[in-house]
Amino acid sequence: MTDASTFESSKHSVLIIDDEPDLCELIEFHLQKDGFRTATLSNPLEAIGTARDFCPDLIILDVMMPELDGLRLCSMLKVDSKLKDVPILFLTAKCEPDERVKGFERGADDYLTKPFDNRELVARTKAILARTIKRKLAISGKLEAGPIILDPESHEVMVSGKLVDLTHTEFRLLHLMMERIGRVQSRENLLVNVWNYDTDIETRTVDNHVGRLRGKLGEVGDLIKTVRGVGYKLVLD
Amino acid sequence: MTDASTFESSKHSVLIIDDEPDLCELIEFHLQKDGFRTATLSNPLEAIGTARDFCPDLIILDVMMPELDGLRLCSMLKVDSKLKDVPILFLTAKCEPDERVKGFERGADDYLTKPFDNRELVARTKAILARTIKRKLAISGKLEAGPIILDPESHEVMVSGKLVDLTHTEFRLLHLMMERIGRVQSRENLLVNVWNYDTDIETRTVDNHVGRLRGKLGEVGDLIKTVRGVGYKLVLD
DNA sequence: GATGGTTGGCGCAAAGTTGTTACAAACTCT
DNA sequence: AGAGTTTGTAACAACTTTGCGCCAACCATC
Repeated sequence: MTDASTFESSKHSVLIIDDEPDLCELIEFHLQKDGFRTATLSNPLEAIGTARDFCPDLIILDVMMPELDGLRLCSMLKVDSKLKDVPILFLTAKCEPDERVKGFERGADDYLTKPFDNRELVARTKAILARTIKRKLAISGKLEAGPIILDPESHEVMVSGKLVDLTHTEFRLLHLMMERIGRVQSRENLLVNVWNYDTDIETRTVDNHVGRLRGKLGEVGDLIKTVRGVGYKLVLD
Repeated sequence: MTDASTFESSKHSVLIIDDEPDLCELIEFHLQKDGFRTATLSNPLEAIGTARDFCPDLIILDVMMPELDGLRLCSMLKVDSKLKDVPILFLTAKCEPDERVKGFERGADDYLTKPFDNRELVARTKAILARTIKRKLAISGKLEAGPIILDPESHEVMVSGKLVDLTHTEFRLLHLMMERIGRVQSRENLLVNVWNYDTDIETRTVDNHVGRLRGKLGEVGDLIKTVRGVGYKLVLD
């Protein structure tokens, strides 16, 4: 269990396109070690087809390739209806400033200069994915709190990529705490907002539901902290 | 799994154009084994005419042919009013980089490098067809949700390729859920949108219709999930 | 106005959820 | 350390929600 909460569970997929199979394998090795699902491709001409079939979350693309260079391929990817939103990480040979600028202009998300450090490769991969995931979440109205993702529309909660089955009350409780993340919520407050204003319910009932919620969230349940004498709060990490 | 469903039912037809009859037959054999309808053609000069008569869902085209090369033929197909939307899968001899790029530029949908693996041939054929079918569905206003295809115009619903007979209310119910796929719909919401705003109908009636709809959809009915205390939603998988 | 399919409502059984209680454990303060 | 308070949790009974079969009303078609 590393740092980036969002990645732990749901394996993200990366497509690596480089005309040198050896380099592909090397990159693949390091990404797989970090839990990514990968596919490699040494023939850039098959890129569009393979990418559409594999549906990657990220494409790592070598700029310098025979037959079809990375820039051109990038342009092709960016006009493909299914692939245009897939972020692209460019690999550029040494210092080719022009190439990089062109890459950004054509919609690349980041670049890495060969030869590169493996740690940096993984770090950048994660960074790009974190950005795009956050953007996607924000757009779709989902709420995120560390490894917890809550979707009000589909009424689903994912914890570390796994679907967790919550009852309506538990869902609303978590929803409220995620909206007010980090801030303590008194039992009365929770009763008013999660249950409806007609609060003739025992305040101890809240404890019970918090307990059940913690149970269903498993390890992650520890993110719901008890503030003795006051109430509960959801915290990150 | 996912894409396969689209194929089960109606047999798709493939036209194979290669100047070598042996290769034609080989390809034909493998595609037929997988349930495709096929036709072969060794004389590229007859291509347009044959293609118009056969009305294939896909054309497999050899790039290198005497008399009339594949690229030129591709261009001719792409300007033919009846054939311009038929996807094309190119067969290229090993190292012919330029040819392939030109092929993409002229509207080819994918490539396969000779010699190729039979499994890959079939896989790509299916992938291309899945793509074009989805595109066609989108254009024609049909809705798709996993194995369910709903056509608002003809008022028909296909499940895994089989026609399912739904009543008007059931149809509208499914229609709405497919439009709002993945999102929970409350009973009230359903009543307002499926029935007309005159909501003096018991909300329990919704349950009844959902039940009947589930029944008629058979196994696929499980895609309609109950979100206890909230409503119903249609999910994929 | 008969007919056959469709629709909305009712009622019951099954399944799932919830509030309460009771008691143990943890914490606070003297 | 011990009394007093607060919290965690298991158990359970009451309650709510849902699935399903049934029936009467409806409606278009013949």
